[in-house]
Amino acid sequence: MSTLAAVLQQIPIFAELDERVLAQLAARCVPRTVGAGFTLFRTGEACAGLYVVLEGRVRVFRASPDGREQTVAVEGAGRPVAELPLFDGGPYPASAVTMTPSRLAFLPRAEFEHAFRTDPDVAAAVVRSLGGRLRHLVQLLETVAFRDVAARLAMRLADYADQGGTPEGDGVAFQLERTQEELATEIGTARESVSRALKQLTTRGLIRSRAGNRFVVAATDQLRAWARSGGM
Amino acid sequence: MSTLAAVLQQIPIFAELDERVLAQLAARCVPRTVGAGFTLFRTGEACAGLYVVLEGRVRVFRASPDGREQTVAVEGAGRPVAELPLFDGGPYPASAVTMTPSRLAFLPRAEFEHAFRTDPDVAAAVVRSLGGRLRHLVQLLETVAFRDVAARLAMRLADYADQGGTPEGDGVAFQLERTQEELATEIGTARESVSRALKQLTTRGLIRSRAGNRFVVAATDQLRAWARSGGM
DNA sequence: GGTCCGCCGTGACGCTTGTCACAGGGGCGC
DNA sequence: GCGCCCCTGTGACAAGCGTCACGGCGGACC
Repeated sequence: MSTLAAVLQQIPIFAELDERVLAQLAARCVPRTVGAGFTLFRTGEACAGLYVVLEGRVRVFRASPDGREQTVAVEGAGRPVAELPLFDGGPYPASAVTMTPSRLAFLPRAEFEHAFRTDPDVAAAVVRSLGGRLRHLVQLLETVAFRDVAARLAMRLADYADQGGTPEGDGVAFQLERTQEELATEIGTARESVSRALKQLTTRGLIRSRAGNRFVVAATDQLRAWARSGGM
Repeated sequence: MSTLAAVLQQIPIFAELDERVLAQLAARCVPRTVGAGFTLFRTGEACAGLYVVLEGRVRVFRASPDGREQTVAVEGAGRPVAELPLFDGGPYPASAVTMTPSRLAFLPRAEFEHAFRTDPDVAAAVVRSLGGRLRHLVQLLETVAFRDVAARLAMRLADYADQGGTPEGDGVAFQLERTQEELATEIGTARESVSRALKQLTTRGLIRSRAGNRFVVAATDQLRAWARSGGM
């Protein structure tokens, strides 16, 4: 399991741990390989432990009774999922399903808690991670609360471009590995509205080209500026 | 300043500290007394330290360029404000102003950080506090994303009733110390919509009576059930 | 190659809600 | 008591967006 320990060390939360503790953690991890659409946990369930994504993508979301969904986060390789409820012992505040076939490491709660209590660096890293989520949520809340669909979409595209994009001309190119349906849940709207908003952004020149999954968009600060100013 | 130390000890984050450390912290605190409408900090400013509310109420919010506001939290006596940016060193993610004349304690960042690093109980308490905020935000996000105004209002009233209410008949009575304008920013809508939603809830019997600031509402689980089910 | 199914585009429609405009009313100071 | 200001209620209107419905397209699988 030395591979697993090495992988865990890549993860910010565990980066500072010394090898011995890391190996111990890795030994307690339960590796899981699951297909797409597998439910890790649901809103309200008691929290059993921490998942770490080794490979694939996991979507964390809230569902409304009438079937609509609001995605809270999408976590990829190296990211922890649902570290929050580990601390206060409360239930999961959201549900999580895999979007693609994925490999996950599951760390039982007791193990994680022990690491958190003994190592102040872990504690600091956890707080930083939570802080990042909080920031992100405040941001998301703002956009959902007062931007229209096109603006929210522009911001989202800017995020993708920053994360996984490569410069192309004065813009950025990237692969959007999502259906419009999934995109819609991320920005809190309906599939059809995403389709229309994409068209709108294209005619405004903020999306330069679109071929299948491959997008070329304007510079990300330009996208964000447009979104922030409420569409000129 | 022994009083201040005693007050600090009431606050969950500092509850576990021993007296010596507490006294030291208290000595570094800068007490401030300000009127209503005083701006503590604005979105994007660098974080100087931690505020603790001793008396009064502080509203934390995001503002959009066109003047609308979304309240993220309202903090009362004993609650810390903006503990988030202290850790990652980032800017404030939101703005904060006093809603009423208030007394505050300001704790410079270095002091707080020291307490956090030396005492694992403080770290745990901070994580719990952040966790609570995260939960709250996820909840808020959900309601803003898919409930209509009346449902959001019902949930909000249920919260108030749970916090500051006294049973009355099969319902709960409480004082709502807010204008409709303020209420509107908390649930992400406009003042007029709040007014109409209040009327709607009244005709549906979920608000039993309303005289000035005094509200009598139905049982809180009833309010929440109605809100969750999308208004029958 | 044909069929089926999931994804995408688009039109029509109606509801919610933000906005503007205005009127009533209560508290407070003078 | 008078005037002023802030808060509240309400009507009218338009825009945004969710929903329904349908058609096209492409890939997968037989």
